Amino acid sequence: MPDPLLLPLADQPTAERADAARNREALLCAARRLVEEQGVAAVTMEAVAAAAGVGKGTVFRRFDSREGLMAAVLDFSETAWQASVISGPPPLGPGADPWDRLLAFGRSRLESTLVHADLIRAAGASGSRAAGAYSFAAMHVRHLLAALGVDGDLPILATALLAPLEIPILDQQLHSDGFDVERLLAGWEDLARRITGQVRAGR
Amino acid sequence: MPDPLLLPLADQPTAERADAARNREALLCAARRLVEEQGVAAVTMEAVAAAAGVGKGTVFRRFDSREGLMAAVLDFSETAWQASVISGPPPLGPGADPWDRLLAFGRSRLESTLVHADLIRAAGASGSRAAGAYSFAAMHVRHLLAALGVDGDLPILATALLAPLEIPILDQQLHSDGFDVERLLAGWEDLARRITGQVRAGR
DNA sequence: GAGCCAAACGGACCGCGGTCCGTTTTCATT
DNA sequence: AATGAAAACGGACCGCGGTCCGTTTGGCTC
Repeated sequence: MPDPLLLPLADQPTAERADAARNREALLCAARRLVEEQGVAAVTMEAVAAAAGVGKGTVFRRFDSREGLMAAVLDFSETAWQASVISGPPPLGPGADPWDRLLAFGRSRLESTLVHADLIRAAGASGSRAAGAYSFAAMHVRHLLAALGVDGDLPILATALLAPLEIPILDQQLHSDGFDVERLLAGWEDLARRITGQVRAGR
Repeated sequence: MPDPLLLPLADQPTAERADAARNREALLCAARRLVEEQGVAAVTMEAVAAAAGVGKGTVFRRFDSREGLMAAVLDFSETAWQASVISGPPPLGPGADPWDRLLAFGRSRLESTLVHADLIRAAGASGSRAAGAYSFAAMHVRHLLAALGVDGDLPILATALLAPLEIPILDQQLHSDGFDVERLLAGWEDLARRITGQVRAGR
């Protein structure tokens, strides 16, 4: 028996072998470096493998696909953002009233999405709605809607608020329609107002 | 001079050469056949070229990319749908009151999107928001909103209604969240009601 | 009809994502 | 320390999207 004291602790079905964990770290690290030094386009599976000093097959074993790797890189930045929603300063974090938190959420999410735009695009289907990222946002919005006393199908209404903040829609509006970020934001707040039934705030 | 009588007619800057037009037709036709006989995945640029009896380069010359080709194939079906919105029978077509037309639009658009789901995915960025498809839908919704007397930033509100009907969002909701189509539809109608300020209809 | 040029053609070629399989490493057991 | 099997590794290999460039063709002019 390896370590009786650790057995009862939740180490899940099967832990990761030492070399595997080491390589995962090295790869993730190499990928992040490549992204920030040469841009997403330069992040080739072979390049990452080489930079991490492992074989190409290993990259795929660890991350399944290029999209998977990108999602993993993205997840890194995403986690920090989630933390600021959960426990950062108000109005984004807890403390402010739900309506203000909702507005702050919209603005923050829009900005964050735009900052990581090409990473999200490269992460494809795993980009937004990856288990982590999307469902966290959906849950948060659902909670805020509940706190605002909104009634209806909250998961669906949450989606209605999140959908216009997704990359494909933003790309369309910013690049084809020629709307600017300010306008999108104002539009989103109006949408939030209509969905929540919030009366137009002061002034 | 080729044909003085035709000259004044708008033949645009430069017309397409005869062989080019012939090949475009053959390619589009071959692509459509491949799609319906073997599914989108089997539609390889080389396969299409071979099926149409032309070289691979020609496919790219005509459609730029695989996504472009897919968008062209999609456009074919899409046009029929647009026609039924413009001049089909009510409530989707003209004749019904705007609110009923909006509801019919939502349902119809959702169905149509799901039917062509994998084609749309394969068409990538050109899938939905291709010049034709997306902006037509946006325009139509804008008109209906205007007819309903909705005030606000109509182009933005129209997007808010269309975004939840886009493939990435639908995929998420249907496949990850496990919502069914009925629920999505009901949710969309509720959203439309909130956005337009429509009071809950009869009964 | 002959001649000319822009446009179109075709297929060899390239790079990258993804797979496969023979070899190496880890680690629990004794 | 020795052992054995599961897991991980690595890189040759494959298929497809996309490009390039030498060749062919269409259609206008004279």
